[in-house]
Amino acid sequence: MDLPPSLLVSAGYDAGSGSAVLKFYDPESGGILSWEDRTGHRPYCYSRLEPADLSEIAARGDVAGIDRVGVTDPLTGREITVSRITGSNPLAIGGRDDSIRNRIETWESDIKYYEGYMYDRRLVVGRYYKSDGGDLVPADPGVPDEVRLELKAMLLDRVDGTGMPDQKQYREYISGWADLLSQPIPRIRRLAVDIEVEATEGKIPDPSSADRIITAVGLKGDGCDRVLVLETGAERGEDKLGDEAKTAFFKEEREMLEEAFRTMSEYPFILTYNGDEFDLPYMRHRAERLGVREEANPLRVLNTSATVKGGIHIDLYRTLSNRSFQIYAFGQAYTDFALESVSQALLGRGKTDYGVPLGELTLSQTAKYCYNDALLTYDLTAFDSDLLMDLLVTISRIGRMPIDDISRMGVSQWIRSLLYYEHRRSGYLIPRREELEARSQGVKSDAVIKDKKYRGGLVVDPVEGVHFGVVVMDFASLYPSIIKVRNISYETVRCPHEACKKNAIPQTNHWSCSERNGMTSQIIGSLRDLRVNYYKSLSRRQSLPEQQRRQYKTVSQALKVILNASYGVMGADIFPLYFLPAAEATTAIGRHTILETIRGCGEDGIEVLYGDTDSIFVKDPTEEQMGRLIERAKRDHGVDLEVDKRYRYCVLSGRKKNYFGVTDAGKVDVKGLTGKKSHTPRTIKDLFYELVDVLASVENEDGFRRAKRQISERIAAWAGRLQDGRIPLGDLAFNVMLSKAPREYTKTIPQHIRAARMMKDHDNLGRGDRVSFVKTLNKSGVKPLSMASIGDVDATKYLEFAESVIEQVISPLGIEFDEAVGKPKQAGLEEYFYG
DNA sequence: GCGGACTGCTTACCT
DNA sequence: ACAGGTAAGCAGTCCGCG
Repeated sequence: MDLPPSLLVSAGYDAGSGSAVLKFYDPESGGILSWEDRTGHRPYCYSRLEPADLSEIAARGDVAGIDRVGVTDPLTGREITVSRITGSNPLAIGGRDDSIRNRIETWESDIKYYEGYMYDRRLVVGRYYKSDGGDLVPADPGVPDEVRLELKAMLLDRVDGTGMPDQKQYREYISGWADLLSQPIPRIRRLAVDIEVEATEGKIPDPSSADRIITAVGLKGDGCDRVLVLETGAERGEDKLGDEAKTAFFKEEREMLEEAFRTMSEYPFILTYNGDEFDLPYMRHRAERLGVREEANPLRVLNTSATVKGGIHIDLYRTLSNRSFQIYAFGQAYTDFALESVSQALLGRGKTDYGVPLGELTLSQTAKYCYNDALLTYDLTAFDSDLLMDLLVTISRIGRMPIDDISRMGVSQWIRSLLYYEHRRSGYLIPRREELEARSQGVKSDAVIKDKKYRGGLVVDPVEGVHFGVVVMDFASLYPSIIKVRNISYETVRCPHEACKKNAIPQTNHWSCSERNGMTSQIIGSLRDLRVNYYKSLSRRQSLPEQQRRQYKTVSQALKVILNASYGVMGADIFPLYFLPAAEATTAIGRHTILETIRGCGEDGIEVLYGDTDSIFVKDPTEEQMGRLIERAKRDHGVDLEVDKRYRYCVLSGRKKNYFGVTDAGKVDVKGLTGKKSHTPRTIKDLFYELVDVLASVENEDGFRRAKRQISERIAAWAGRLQDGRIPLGDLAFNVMLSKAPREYTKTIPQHIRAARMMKDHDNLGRGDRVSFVKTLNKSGVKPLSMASIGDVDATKYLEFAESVIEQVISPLGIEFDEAVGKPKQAGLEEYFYG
């Protein structure tokens, strides 16, 4: 079979043919091409038993053979001989009660077959391959020569393998990654799908029974703007749908679905918002119910996902609920994962609102609403020049994992895949959990917080008050730097070499190896170096074409996501290579590094106002002082200390993780203050930000005098509106997220749960939903927003809450809330500036 | 029987 | 289902108080 140069995007196992199947995306045709393995590769796992002790296993019908093979045991670094048990199908290894891994002690039996297949053949998702009838051959288009040479020179110049016993090996990692991550990313053709289902009183339609009519299917794709609508009888879109999409009316629901399936089959990538749980299973089961033939139904519903035959389904709800995307790729722009919140935050627009329940929409309103949802879904992957699609491709490349798996799984799975690939490539036997546990013996737990396993970052007590000319300095990727410089990995921390015990990790009883490069250390270290020294600056280099710069920026963002997660997984017990000493060593060195840096400040006469984990806030330092500090950090700890930002002034509230600062450019950073929190009622947030804006315009100390007056006036005006009942009820609601269903709260009943339980349909509420409630004068003190009226409001409670929110910003300035609402009390500003 | 001190639960944030 | 550190509000409990 011929394969034009195509991008490897996904993989699976075909039980019919009994082989791995790869999925390639052909950028030319914009289609998916399937490629079935013909090398005869089979699933396998390892055992430490001799073949003589495996006769029972060898006799199984689903075992194809047992060989003796040599591998390296990473825990000791020694070559060992083990038995490789080859199965005739993946279920022989694992997945059934009588699978081999449930019979004897095995190694590497938790790898999905198609993953192991790709690792063994060194096939990397996101690379290009082709075939002229024979086997697959790499077909990376590569980067232009002149760019490549320039990059290489820069690379070799700026990489430093401090801490790596084997420098040459480390450099190979760097150039390997640079080559992979600089390959062009093709534009990916795709279609977003959304359905509307006839309303059911107070509950969500059930996709497994699919007993309600599908009223509309919205389709937004490259070259497709359509909405398919079922004519329900009486009315037909009397008001026109508008120009943005073509409406097609259907008399038969079944024909409408078949038309939707035809369109979906033309696209390589299908996008949905919660399509795993709702849209695709609903469509599949509804079609079955209406008698659509199996061959005409391209949808497949699996345990935890749904797919489209011959294509790849990405459920953006799952992708965007991944905390790594939420926090590191999109900077916490959204705090809950409903399509409305996410699209408001990322696109600046949301769902269509007709102000009536969905069930009361006219036909054409339903159509518009439905198309708009599909459009939002599509645009979530299109905004910022396809940022999300490109991130998915890039993270697939790094994790060596199918794009659809990347879009559904958490970082621990990504990093697991990345490390497993590396083990196979290096001939390392992947250790079992018990082996790592045995090596962790002797860990002393000195966590600060009970229920935590070990101690984390250091937070410096802030100097309360207003500070002018504050410079915030931070260490670039502190934990990944430490992992690299101190050679931190499960096989290098507490290594078996007596001589290495001299490499003690401060504040712990651990040490790290100076004989071998740690695998995690090399991977994380090289990715860190590439981000900090390479992609970050390339993305800003004006001499490169726009398209190139943009990709480098995406790569930099993807690396940030991976790097931020890399340390955390070592301390997460769901991670298969979980190793507490490595996590503990990393934070211990982090605390040591920041403490030493603060000590350096003291010796050089620099005042440190605050610091958290990897940052220090310093008071008006000279360039020379900063230079010395930076040099010292590099020399003593091998880490890069940088100037992060400069605050014209900064207000430290006296509490850790609670401050605000105004940058030289006049931008305001608010950190941790209650006024910023998502559950705070709208009206109090508005007041808070109003006051922050007043403060942001302050240029000097005299400005504070004027600001103080304005602040007092605004607080008084707000309090007046509250007392007169002129604040709309909705703006008074607290919005608190549930971490579980209301009935599951048993230890205590918090206010939001008490309110939730008053609602008729609270059974529909669950994890991730928000409860809106108002503080009221009735006995329980709360009412759900939907059941409260303006007369119920407990104004005193709101005044108290507002006071505590506002006090966090104004009290460091010497302003009192009470004073503003009418109770006079004098406080001079001077003492805060010169106190 | 009541209020203050205290602990624990819960949520939302920071790095 | 990546980590630990911190703030805040409230729920619930204990203890003292002639």
